Amino acid sequence: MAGAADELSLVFQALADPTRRAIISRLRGGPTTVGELAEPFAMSRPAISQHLKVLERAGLIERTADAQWRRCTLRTEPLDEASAWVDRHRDEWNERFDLLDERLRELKGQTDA
Amino acid sequence: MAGAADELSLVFQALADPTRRAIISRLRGGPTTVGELAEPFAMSRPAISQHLKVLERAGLIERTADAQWRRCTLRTEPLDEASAWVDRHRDEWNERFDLLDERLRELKGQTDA
DNA sequence: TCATTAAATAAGGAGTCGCTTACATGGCAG
DNA sequence: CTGCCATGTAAGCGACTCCTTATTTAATGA
Repeated sequence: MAGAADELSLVFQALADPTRRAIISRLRGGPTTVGELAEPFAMSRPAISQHLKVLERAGLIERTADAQWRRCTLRTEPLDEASAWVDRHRDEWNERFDLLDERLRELKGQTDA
Repeated sequence: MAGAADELSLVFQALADPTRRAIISRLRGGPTTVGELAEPFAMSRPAISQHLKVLERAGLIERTADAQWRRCTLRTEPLDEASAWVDRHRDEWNERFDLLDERLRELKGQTDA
């Protein structure tokens, strides 16, 4: 995936990993430190840090400093966008009308040549 | 991500690319051949073929042979699963209640469950 | 039969992903 | 200050992604 990916791609990419989805599930219970977050996983702390970076890049979490701890908080706005996209395309009945609009919107984020 | 990724990861991964999302949008208008699909994109046919393979692996399209053409059809079931996951996690009401619960637990100095 | 067309596959290259271990940063308690 | 603690960053490795061009497969129709 190219470096300058659009926002929606970043969100879907962030969701495309079971560890990151588990982190999101966990964060629904409230803000959590990185250590607490890493505890249930059979993987090193740096690996979790890197997953958090992906989630942060997608706007799905916020990290705030609290002494030597980082408190991770879930942000749901990107999930709203993802949900909107999926729901729009899973609806079979309003197909033709927004199809053109849809395509134009999608193609705008693309490399053209 | 190892080769044996779970189904949901495959779907999100397939959606994490603007070209593939545009293909899905296009297929909402009805079954389409690979050539028609490739036409609006500034990229080679094999590249489109490979994108279609990713979509097929995620269960998002079906390809049926029709003479020397392949007719691609959208399947929405995987989108249902993706939508279900996202909606479950973006539900703000649940999140708020869980958050309140979490706060109370913290105030009591209770350590986990 | 043979050339044409539609599409898939092969091979390869630049870049990214997900993990590791090792080291750096920065708050804190003695 | 000094040594812990929670975390982030660096470097490196193997696998994967996304694209390319070249080749292959398969159906068509003269």
